[in-house]
Amino acid sequence: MASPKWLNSTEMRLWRAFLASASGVTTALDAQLKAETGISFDDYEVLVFLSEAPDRRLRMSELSTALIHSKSRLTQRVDRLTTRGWVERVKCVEDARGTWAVITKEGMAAIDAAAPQHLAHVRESFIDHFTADEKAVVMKALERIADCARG
Amino acid sequence: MASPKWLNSTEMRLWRAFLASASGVTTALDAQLKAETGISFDDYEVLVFLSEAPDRRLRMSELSTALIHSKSRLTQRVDRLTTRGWVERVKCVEDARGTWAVITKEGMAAIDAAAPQHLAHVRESFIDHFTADEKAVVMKALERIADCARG
DNA sequence: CTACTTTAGTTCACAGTTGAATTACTTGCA
DNA sequence: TGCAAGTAATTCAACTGTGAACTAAAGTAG
Repeated sequence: MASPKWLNSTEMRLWRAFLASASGVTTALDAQLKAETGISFDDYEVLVFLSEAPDRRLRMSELSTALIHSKSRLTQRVDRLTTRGWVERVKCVEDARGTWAVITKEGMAAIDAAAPQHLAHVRESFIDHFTADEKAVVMKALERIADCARG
Repeated sequence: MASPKWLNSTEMRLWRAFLASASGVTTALDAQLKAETGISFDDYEVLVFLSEAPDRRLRMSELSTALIHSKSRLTQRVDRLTTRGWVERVKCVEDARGTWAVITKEGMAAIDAAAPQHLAHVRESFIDHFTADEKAVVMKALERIADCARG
């Protein structure tokens, strides 16, 4: 499977477009989310993962893996979400080393309120630029890459 | 052009895969680049843009726009690259407010040395996961998105 | 049971980012 | 010419992220 050493023109444009689109879209969405709802994009992602988890809770380590954040970064982010009353820490009974991060009612209310505006911006800056065919193709390719980056 | 308010299943998977792949790939590449060459991914990107620019120089504001970095972030990043001897600041003659960031010989040598290993990892974690057809499709779609995020 | 190794999570010092305020120069317009 | 408005870049304080060291609890093996 010896690939050539350098990238050809299409490959280079693909790589650059990936970096530029990721950086541009997340920067824009973070600014919009902060301006309209006071929630940062990183906070929003934590709340989304917790809100969709069974029992609305995840272990700190599961959450840091899911978000691709370092452990200390997650500790501090959950600290901040806790002081805002959106997340609670609950000691883990099965494993006394562990901690559950649990989203509160207030946290659920915060993402429920933010979601419509946020998703509209996700459409506008990302989803609506794809044709139907492209959506399926790009989804499959990027899922392959994301899976590989984890596993 | 009224798009539906919520994302359907494909759209949600597309969006999540985009975020996860971007985060996973850049985190992995940053770690590899630091470990093997001592250059951070952000520094690498600055050097690449400068090395490809006419006369190996860009105005600070051009560079911050290209990298989608805030002005103050770029000021400080160029400070650090200057103390390492990889970039120089040159006063702009045409516009006395302006400053050129110029990559030095040592800076060119640093990216030339880092590029082969880095590009091998870009292949491994990103490029090699696409079929030839997918490369073209994904490139076009992401370029559209990146262009729109800028313009 | 005891000692060794691994895992979960936090802490802390240092490095990097943000965004508003600031300085200095240019542009446009009367 | 002269002055208001705009632009280029930096500065600074507050905030956030990094990674190594640390605490505490499980697992594992003799």
